[in-house]
Amino acid sequence: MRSEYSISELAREFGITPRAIRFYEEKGLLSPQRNGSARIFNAADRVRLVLILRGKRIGFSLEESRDIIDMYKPETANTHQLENLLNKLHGKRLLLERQKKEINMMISDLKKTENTCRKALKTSENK
Amino acid sequence: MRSEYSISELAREFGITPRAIRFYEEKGLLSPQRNGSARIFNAADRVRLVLILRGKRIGFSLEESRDIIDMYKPETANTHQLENLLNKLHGKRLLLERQKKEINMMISDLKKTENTCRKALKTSENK
DNA sequence: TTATATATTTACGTTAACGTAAACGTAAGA
DNA sequence: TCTTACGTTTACGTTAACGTAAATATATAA
Repeated sequence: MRSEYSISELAREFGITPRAIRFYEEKGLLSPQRNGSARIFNAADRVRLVLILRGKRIGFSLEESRDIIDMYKPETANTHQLENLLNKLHGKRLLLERQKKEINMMISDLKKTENTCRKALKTSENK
Repeated sequence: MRSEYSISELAREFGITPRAIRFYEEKGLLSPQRNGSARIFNAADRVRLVLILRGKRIGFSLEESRDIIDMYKPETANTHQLENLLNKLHGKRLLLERQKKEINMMISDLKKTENTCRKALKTSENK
């Protein structure tokens, strides 16, 4: 595992296009270093990209993903900022837990329908 | 609980606009009866709307939600169609379970950051 | 030296999921 | 009878998240 990547290396690894990565940078979700004009991504950039794509898969907008990603840098925050951050983190977590419940509901719905389906198959076999 | 609703009643109940509901119908996710030109939604329509909105909250497109909703009507399917449906149901469920794992990862990430945050708060209090 | 692969910026195009507005019909209450 | 509330259709506008294409630079292998 190296710690530096070109744009097309990352694109290949994650099955996206360089255009998409540039777009994420344009929106302020990434800010890789440069070698001349060429972008150089490090391990931290890669992690941010993972978080972006994970966010996408669970229905987050880029804005929301940026909010979350930005929370990961505790930085040099004062007490007030830390409390603020803590509240935001907690809020996002509650949101995710609600989302998880909805997914559980859909899963159990699907299971039910699967069973109905299996029963219908059995009766049609005995025909 | 009644079993018939006007478009604005449903819109109010779910915090969306009548326009959105008409849009879902336009895309074939709903097909309410009519009283003249006015739409009348029944209990089944309402359930479909719940599924649409639930789908949205977990990041499904309307297309995907329609796929899922359409699975709920076992209809008068033959054996082959039932097997096909069963596969689709199973596929969607696997997808949802993967999605659930991603959410769990994000939740645990958020918890970690929350803890880091709390520790930083404690040390800044002892200062 | 030429072709191939990679990178850049700029800019216009596209799709989904509605928002917004216009123009209209209908039914009920003051 | 007039206004208020609700419904309709038609149609253009908008935002997010890229796709696509053009024009250009750079390095490397044949």
